Amino acid sequence: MALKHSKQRDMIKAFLMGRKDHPTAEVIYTNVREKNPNISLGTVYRNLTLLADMGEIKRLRLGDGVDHFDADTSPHYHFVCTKCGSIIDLEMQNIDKLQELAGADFNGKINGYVVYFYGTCENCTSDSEQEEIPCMQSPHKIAQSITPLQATGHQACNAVEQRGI
Amino acid sequence: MALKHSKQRDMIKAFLMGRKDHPTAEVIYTNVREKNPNISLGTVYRNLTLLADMGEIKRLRLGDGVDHFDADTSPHYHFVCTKCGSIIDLEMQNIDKLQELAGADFNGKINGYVVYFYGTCENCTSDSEQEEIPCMQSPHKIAQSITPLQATGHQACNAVEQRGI
DNA sequence: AGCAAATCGATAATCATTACTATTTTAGTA
DNA sequence: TACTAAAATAGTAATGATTATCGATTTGCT
Repeated sequence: MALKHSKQRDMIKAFLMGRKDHPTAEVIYTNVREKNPNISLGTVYRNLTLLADMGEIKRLRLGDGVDHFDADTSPHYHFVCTKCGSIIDLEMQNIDKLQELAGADFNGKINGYVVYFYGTCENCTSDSEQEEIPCMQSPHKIAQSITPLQATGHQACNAVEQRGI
Repeated sequence: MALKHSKQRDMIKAFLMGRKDHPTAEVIYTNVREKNPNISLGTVYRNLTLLADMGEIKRLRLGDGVDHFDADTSPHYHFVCTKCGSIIDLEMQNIDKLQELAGADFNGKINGYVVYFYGTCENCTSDSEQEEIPCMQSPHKIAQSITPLQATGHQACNAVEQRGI
């Protein structure tokens, strides 16, 4: 009786599945808009939250003040370039044992964890001329103003990317 | 010629050093205000950013939409209770080798990483009556509305907590 | 087709954080 | 000790991502 189909939700999911970068709500909005000019930004936010809550996508909260989304829900880790702001999937082994380490001396119950790596991507590392974006001068100094893709977006609530459950 | 002394900054730093929890700007504001009723919220934000940029404190961006601050700049890890929202220091060994793992198959340069653990703290684990806060139902679903201490605060830019540099 | 629930589009409201500006402090220096 | 330029402050307005609201549509059933 709950959750009916929605063409808008399908379009959002489809768009996200076609991308390997990790677009923001705003970017998703401007792109989906090209196929459906009537779609509302609020609809994009609502459905992204819905999809994240259902576990169909992941919400990435990298600390740049804008939520990013990932249709790849398989276990993997993310790297954020502090120069160009791009978010890249890392090819690395699973590190879920972190959770055991953390729980060893802890009296509560640890259900999961979040990890992000920061640095300079291949392009920005080789290109010495590339200036560091002011608000990113030290890793994780990711500015709100950064627009890795095309536009900007911002922040929500649920189902943030989270490993090890 | 830059950076002059400021009584306000001293008070903020002093307050933060006296706390083991990880207060938000708003909480710091309301507390420091008791000793200096004239201090401005903007001053608190400005100085927190200054202190973080100087490396005297750490900014914690846990994904709850509000920045938290920590006067303990020594390497350590954090746990977030998804029921009560409290942030607790974890007693666990250093895991900086994560960075090597992540960098092994990566062509850029990794300078640091961020890790947070989620779950239920000792109190909330034993207290089965305790209901999950709606927006925290899955780990890292930390709501903006949560006020671990007294008041609320929000978000900034630089010198976020970041390990492994 | 007919109806109730779910969703939408449009827009207003939130709210943490930042920006702006006139005034006050700070820290040298004469 | 007074003088001054730079830095910091208080107060307040602006920003911007996200959420809430609400009348109009769409969806899924019968």
